[in-house]
Amino acid sequence: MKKVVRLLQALADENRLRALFALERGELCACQLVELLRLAPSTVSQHMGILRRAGLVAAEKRGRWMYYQAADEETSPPVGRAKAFLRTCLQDTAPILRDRKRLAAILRRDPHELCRRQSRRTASAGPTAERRGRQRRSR
Amino acid sequence: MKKVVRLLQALADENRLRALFALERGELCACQLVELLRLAPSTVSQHMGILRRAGLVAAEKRGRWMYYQAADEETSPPVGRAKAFLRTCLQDTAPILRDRKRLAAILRRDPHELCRRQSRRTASAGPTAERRGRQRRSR
DNA sequence: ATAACATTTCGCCGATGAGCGAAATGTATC
DNA sequence: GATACATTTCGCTCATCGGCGAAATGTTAT
Repeated sequence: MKKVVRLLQALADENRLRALFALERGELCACQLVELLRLAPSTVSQHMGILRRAGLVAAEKRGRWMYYQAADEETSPPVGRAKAFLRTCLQDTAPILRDRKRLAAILRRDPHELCRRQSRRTASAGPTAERRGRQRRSR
Repeated sequence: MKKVVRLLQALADENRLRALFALERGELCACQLVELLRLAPSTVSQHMGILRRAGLVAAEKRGRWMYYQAADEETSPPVGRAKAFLRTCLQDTAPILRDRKRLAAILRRDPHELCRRQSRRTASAGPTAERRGRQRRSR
């Protein structure tokens, strides 16, 4: 019961659903997910931790890159069924299709370049430059 | 997408899942759900509103009693699939079985008596009697 | 009309969630 | 070993959630 509730809680967030669908196509490294979701690296890390603890995603560290992949659906029936549910409900909906296109473009880029841009994002921003407002949730 | 997220959010709460399973057996009035979940009437009303807005539950007012019933699963594929998912995952797990037993006992009682006890619960409690702590979430 | 009654709405509180930046961690590379 | 680098952990803020009691709503009974 607790486990299923945790699973449902993990799924009850749009950004996490987008991440899950992105991983359907194959494994992705953290910086690629950051680029896709347009969230801070720390935020993406949190989300992936939640998905991992729910058993929806597996992670593997290779060198200093962290690779995430969709969890094996055979090992946990609830996870498999949940994924099937999501596929039938969200496959080919607007936000997912949009992400799929953007992801294709991201995969064509060099991961190193992505990471560099992501660290610049906070480092610079100019001394006197005003911070652009934090991203707010929509719900 | 938004709709599916709202559906998943509605399902991501243990008390709401228990209410859904209770309704699998047939319609229930508000006071019976209050008795089953052991929550304040206002709280149960909130939960049922969330389930209703997610399309999981239908409500019908007859006289001054409000009857809740499981939504028709044919009308909304996502709802039907979600319910199927829940059944395969939670059917015959400990908390659901426990509720089923308790529900049988509740159904044997007079609804009027349930309502009376529920209003007493706040009305009395004694002038000098110390309030027993509010119910805390477990998560 | 009034009273009794079942339920919902409102206003509040403490806990949790999502977001960020800064600091910490771990891993190549020099 | 020191440095650069990718990611995670920590600490914070604001928004949302789950819980309650009190007041409001709508309905039958007197």
